[in-house]
Amino acid sequence: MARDDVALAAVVEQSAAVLTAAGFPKLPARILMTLLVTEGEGMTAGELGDALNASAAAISGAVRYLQTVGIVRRVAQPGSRRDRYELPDNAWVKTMDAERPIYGVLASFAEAAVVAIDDPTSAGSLRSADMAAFYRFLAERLPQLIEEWNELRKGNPG
Amino acid sequence: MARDDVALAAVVEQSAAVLTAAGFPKLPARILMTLLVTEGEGMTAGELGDALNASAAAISGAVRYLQTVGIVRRVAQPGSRRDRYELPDNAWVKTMDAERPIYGVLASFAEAAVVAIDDPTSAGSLRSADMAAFYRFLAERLPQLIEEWNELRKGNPG
DNA sequence: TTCAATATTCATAAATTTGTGAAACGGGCG
DNA sequence: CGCCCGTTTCACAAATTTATGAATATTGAA
Repeated sequence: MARDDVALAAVVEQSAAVLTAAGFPKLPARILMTLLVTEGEGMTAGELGDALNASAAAISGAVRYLQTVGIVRRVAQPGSRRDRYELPDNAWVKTMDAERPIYGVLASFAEAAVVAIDDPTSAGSLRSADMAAFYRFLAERLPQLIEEWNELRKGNPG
Repeated sequence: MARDDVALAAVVEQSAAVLTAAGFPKLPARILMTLLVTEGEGMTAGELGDALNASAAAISGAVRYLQTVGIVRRVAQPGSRRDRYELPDNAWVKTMDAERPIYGVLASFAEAAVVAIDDPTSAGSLRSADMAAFYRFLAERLPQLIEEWNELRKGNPG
């Protein structure tokens, strides 16, 4: 019951720092974590600005980014234009590279390198083929892993 | 036999761009791809600088980074100071987040949030618990996936 | 329709990241 | 022992990213 807001602020900022180090933009990461630990279902842009000491413009840009990658959902509030931003159930899955086509793209580039080298026995060709195989493996397996997670969640709902 | 250097240069730059978009530093990504497609076993710092039009200083910093994350290996050349940089067999595995403790760290932060909220039925606590569960899942399963890949390689070497 | 409140856009400022050149360093060879 | 080549370090410059403030647009209510 004793909601420890100091500890929560630390979790928000430290987790956001980790996500940022992993290539995630900073303010979006902080928003993501803030929406995670909030009491209610979601927060308005103004509330996010207050909580994070960020300008309305910065919040606007960051939530636009989060929406395009599917990490937040904008929910209209009946009879008000203060829309609320909420995390969908699968927000964390969306933060994963697995959701993006990048592994397949890299595999294709590596295959293009094999073709360009045109000497299957050369060291460069062998390395490229190895890269292609690895990313093909990931492009196939990671979606399976996510599917496995979704099945698990279905079994143990929230 | 007709090694198509123009096509290879395109593969190098485009793949590096994809890696960069995924949060990988730019020059290290270009070096990684250049070492991938080179004819021989590796390249010297000078050769990399020529190939990529980068200063010796930039190459020095980038290979230092790549070495610390285990993506390149420095091989001394007997009787010369021109060390050679080579990709180890598992270079691609090393580029993966799975190699880093970040998922476990994020899971721990999420668990800290659950404790700080101290009300297991609240929306914030439930969301935090869900985040924790997801990252715990990844922290366990991704290393298994990498292990699976290593086994596959052992079966189909080269 | 007009007012009040909120959200978005755009140009710009601040901060961070990335790469350069010059100088210092260090190992190999005469 | 001392010179030479290549590498690394350091301070600085360029480029990119990120956030701001002011102006503009949009919506709900009177």
